[in-house]
Amino acid sequence: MATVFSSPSIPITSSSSSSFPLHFLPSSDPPYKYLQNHPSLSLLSTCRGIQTIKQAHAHFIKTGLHNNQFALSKLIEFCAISPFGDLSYALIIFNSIHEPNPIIWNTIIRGYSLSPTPILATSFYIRMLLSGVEPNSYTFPFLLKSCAQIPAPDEGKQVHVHVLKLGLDSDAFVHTSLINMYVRCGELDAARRVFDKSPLRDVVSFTALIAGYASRGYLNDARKLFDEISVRDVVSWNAMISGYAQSDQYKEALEFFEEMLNAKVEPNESTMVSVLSACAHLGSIEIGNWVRSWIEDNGFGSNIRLVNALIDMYAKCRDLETARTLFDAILQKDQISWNVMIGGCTHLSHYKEALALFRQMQLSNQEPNEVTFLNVLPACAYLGALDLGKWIHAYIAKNMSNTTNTSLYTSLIGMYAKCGSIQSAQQLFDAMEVKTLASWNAMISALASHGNADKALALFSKMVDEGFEPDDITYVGILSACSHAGLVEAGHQHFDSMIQVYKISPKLNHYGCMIDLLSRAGLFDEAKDLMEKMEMKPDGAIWGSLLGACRVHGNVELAEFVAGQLLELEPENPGVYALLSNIYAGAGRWDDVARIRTRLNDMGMKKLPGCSSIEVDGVVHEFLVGDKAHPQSNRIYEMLDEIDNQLELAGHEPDTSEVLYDMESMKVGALCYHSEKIAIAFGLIGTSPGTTIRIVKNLRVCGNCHSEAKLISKIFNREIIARDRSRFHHFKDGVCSCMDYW
DNA sequence: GTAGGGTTAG
Repeated sequence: MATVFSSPSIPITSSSSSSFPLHFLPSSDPPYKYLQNHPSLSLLSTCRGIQTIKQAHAHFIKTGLHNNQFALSKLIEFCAISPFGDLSYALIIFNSIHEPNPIIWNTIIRGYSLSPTPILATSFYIRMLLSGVEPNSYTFPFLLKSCAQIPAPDEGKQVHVHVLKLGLDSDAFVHTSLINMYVRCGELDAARRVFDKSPLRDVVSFTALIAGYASRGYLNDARKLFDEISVRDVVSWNAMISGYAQSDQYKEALEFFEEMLNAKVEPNESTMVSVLSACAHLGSIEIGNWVRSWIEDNGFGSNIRLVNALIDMYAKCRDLETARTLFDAILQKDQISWNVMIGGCTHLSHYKEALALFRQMQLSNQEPNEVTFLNVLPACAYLGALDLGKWIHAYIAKNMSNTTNTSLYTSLIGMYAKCGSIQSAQQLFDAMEVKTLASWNAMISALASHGNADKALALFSKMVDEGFEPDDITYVGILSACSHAGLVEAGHQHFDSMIQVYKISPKLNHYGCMIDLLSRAGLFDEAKDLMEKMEMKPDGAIWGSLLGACRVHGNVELAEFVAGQLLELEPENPGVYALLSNIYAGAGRWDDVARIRTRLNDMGMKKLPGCSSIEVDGVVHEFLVGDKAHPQSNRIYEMLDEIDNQLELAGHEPDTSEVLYDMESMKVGALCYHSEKIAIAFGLIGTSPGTTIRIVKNLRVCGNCHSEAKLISKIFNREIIARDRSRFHHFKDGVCSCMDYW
């Protein structure tokens, strides 16, 4: 890289020794003192943008102030520094000044240091040198801040040389700015050398170095320095607290906060932001509530940063209601506010609310960023909102094409896969130049859930060949791929190499996959052996998959035992009764079916109603079992009649054995349709012929709907992609991709 | 001559 500062060399003058000592000058107020209260100058502080600034500038010209450098420097200062300013306008005024004084030069550099392009501060600094203006002790803090912001260590080092040449390293402000510059450039040793070499050791320079160590995870070094300073102020404490919080040492952060209060140091806004972050991660709602009172008592109730941190804390502590109340009360919501609230909804599985908030965010003209999408994409994935997901993908491609955020692409892969578009997921994965373990994991799980076990296993080999070491998440994908495809041998093999080769101790969900695999293959004895070998107790999911396998294999005896175990864990789970009654029905044991139905009714339990959703033209439509609430309900039911006629013509005989499973449908009678069938009917009328129909269901698809969907795909010439509770089914030309093994 | 350094969530 060409050195920016190779020329010109700094003209070093020694005029200071010959200048007249200041205190011998006659003490008369300089003319600027009278200007400070000039009406044109007070007008400046009311400016709120370029329009009002131009009006103020016109006022300057009218009153003749434009010939006064002090007045112009104040105008430039406002344009360059104020959030309501306009740096390009500051430059126009600057260029109109004949010989700007050093203060004005410094102000422009400061403006650049605050701008989105701090690198331009360095070019402007060179222009300053070329004009023969000597930089002073005010120039370097601004310039070094720009180098810190970029960060630009090479430029920073050259600036350091200039500082030494001018002998300005003895200035406390320049000194601290140098430390901070090296810290931000990641050169902690250089920062330390600057610190050690100088006798200047005030609390600010100490704290700059403490913050440097703390923010980069060197808490022990930070702690040592912290113990060394005799005077610690609130910023020194804050540096330690935020350092602990950023290193995921939340307990230590809160302990430090308590120590700070004991030391009678009054916390401030920054303290509380870090403290709330620690509370959020620890779920410490009590301390969080205390901080909330502190915020309100100290008049920070409308401080956006603090309110954002509070919302995040309440959402992470699972109190979405309080979070939402605080959010709704904000008048000027910023991007982080929106992101925190959407993230909170996603985190607590309130996916519809997350998408609704995202739409509101767009309506209020707030730009989304990467974090927004990382929070919205899981909601799209869960709800099957493919159109919105595609829109986000296009937005990223158009506006964030140079992002290095691999988790954004990994999130897109997950979204496409969960919305049923496995091809798009695969394309995106193949196009990723830098892949992380997470992206491999996402793609392997995607293939697994779509039943493409061979591809998932092949991808796993490729991943290992490319030098990635699989983790426990990789193996959840691999084992579930085997389980969905019934690959018992491969499942055993991978389970063993996970433990022996990669030294990953199996977790509950790994055992879950294996037990599911074995029991669905009818190997109940092997499944039992594995359950006895486990270090932990089986959870509801494991008993549940066993019960499901009992249904497939008609194993009534085992089912009764398993259901008993499951009800001990989840006595309120009506799904257990439904599945058991289904198993009895399959075995023709109608007395037992009736007994369970009565028991269910006596207990007043209702099975979780089946619910399917389908996205048409960017809108997600939801249907419950037997739903007639949709505005187009009449047309949907006409289509359902048409479907039934066609199915009958094709010789289909409804399989009623599972109808009893659905207590809801018994009440309404024969004309009660399962939610997936209603959604398919709506898809047939709502989308143009030949379009793929994508359905998301909250429960497993029932046997009758499964065989009907196969026929519908053939009769209506539609590919139907359905995601149920555990996997994908691709219905095409009368066949399902699961090959009826699910 | 007016200005300047260290801490802040998702």
